Amino acid sequence: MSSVCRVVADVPAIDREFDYLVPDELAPNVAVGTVVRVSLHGRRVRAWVRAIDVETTVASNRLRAVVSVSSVGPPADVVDLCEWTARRFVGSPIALLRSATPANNIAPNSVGPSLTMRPPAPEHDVAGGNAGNAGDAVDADALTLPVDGDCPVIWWPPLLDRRRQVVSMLATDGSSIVITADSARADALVTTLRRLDWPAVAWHSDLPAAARTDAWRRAARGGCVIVGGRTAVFAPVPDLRSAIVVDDLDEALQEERQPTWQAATVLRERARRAGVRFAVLSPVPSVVALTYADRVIAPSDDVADRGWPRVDIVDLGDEPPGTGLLSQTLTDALRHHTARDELAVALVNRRGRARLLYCPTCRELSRWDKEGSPLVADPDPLIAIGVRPTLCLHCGASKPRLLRAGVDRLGDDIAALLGGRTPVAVVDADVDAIDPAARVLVGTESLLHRPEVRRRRPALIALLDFDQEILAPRLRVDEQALWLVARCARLLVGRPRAQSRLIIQTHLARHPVVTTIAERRFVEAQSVDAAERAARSLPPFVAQALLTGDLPAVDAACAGLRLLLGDAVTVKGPSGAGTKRRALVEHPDVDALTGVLGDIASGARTEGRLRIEMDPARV
DNA sequence: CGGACAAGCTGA
DNA sequence: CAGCTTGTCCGG
Repeated sequence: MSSVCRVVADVPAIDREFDYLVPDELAPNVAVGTVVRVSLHGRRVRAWVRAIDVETTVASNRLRAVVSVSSVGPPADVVDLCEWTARRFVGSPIALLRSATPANNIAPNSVGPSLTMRPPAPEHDVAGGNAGNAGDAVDADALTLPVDGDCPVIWWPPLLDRRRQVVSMLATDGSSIVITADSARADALVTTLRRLDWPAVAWHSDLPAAARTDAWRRAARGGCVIVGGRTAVFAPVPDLRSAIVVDDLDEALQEERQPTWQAATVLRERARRAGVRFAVLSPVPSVVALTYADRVIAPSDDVADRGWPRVDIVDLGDEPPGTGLLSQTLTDALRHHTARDELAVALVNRRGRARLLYCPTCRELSRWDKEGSPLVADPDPLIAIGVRPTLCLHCGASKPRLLRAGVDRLGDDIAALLGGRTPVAVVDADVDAIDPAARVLVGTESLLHRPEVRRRRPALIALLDFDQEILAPRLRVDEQALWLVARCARLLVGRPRAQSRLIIQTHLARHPVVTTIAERRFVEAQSVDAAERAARSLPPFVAQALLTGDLPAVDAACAGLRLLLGDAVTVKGPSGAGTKRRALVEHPDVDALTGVLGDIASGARTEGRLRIEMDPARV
């Protein structure tokens, strides 16, 4: 008498579960999460066991048997977490189950015995490597904050070594999961931990399949520290005791494909289910983290000061007319550092649709009113900030122009400024290898991700048009601008603090984001931002979903939401040209919103494509 | 997704 | 009406 199991087929278009008989000879190897082969509608497909010993309602003459067991798979709690993630971010669980499954099949009973954590002796210390900035020795005790609480947020300045901070949060009686989007830093952390005798396991998707499978097998035995990117949240550790997110503002922690799940949100849920600590470590505490944190842990002002490079705020409004983006401070700094043969990086931002306007006559940014938001040329239709002005409020001149120096032009100007002998390289996505002779690199913030830039340790980083960062019509501009500054600052690690410099150029020197950076009041500023968002019922105090796709599908979804959720749902839009549409929907209760969106996504069989992005990062 | 089957089109 | 294409349905 064989039992019946319920499976999820590895076919994204099929969002149903099916029941299969489990032959007695396979039964010992079939558990929740096991990868099996089944025949479905005349073909063999891979599937995950979702439940065992189920009471089926399928007639016995239609019931087929599991063909074979392919591999061990994610433990039951991780399968449940995948299902939760699929519901929370409105999508299929299949992509998530794939992430949770070993890359190559692992035969049942070949994982090996479970292991218990053997934490290293306490005398081991992180010392070695660059534990901070050379010449800025900080007392080791001051570099390790006592961490307590179930859900702490740790604000940690970018120049100070934070590896010991991570180490102090690792569990000594079971496994830990540490996620960070930056794979180079994850690798460095793995190296450090191994040197300290922690059983660290690197977990990221660009490793070869065999290495990923080995990591999976090791994780499944427990007693280890998983360090990796997004998918590490689904590591099969059976004994999770500690969960840590490093740099939760990094956009790479959110999947771009549907479901667009956020690793920090999922790891927090996993930690909650396991009843273990969930900690966030970042140079900019995110508003989201601050809203659920039970405490905020920050170093003393003295230690924090050592953790930031020299920051110069340049008010472009004080510069003589005609200066453009090449202020005197920037010019002097470029000359100073390139004369010493040091690397300088000049960043301009071309991302985002917003284009600031300025008046060519009086050189003022065009404003909606004397206090208010500057105008953008083509605002996002969902958040219409204004229309294109025809007159400058300052001098009455007409024809405002786009404030937008091209990167190529800027490169030429900087080269000319430096007398033509200093090599200047303009770097964009098309440049495969950065000229090693270049002393000044000009490009967008994608430069920050270049390994060559990190390796060459720039001495100067300049954000030439910071206005772009703080005025973009996006909900999370403030914290994204702070996060950009922190990422720039971190690139200056590893050289004497007195010899490294961050220059921020803006027309808006009194903008709150700029003063926050100048005064390093990140925690306070983010708390204020959180309070404002709460008062104005903005995310994360309201759940948001961005619906995009074909016109009928988006319109039908909006109509369905209004019908099922009534007045509690707000729909901004739909907008869009031609056959494409987009709409932003909000509801105070995330479960209600995801529930209805899930029904709409699975129910609507017709009328074109609909993409649902929960908690959209850029709106 | 992809196999099954039904309904529609074509040419002799 | 065989032989082919196109569309819709549904899977245990």
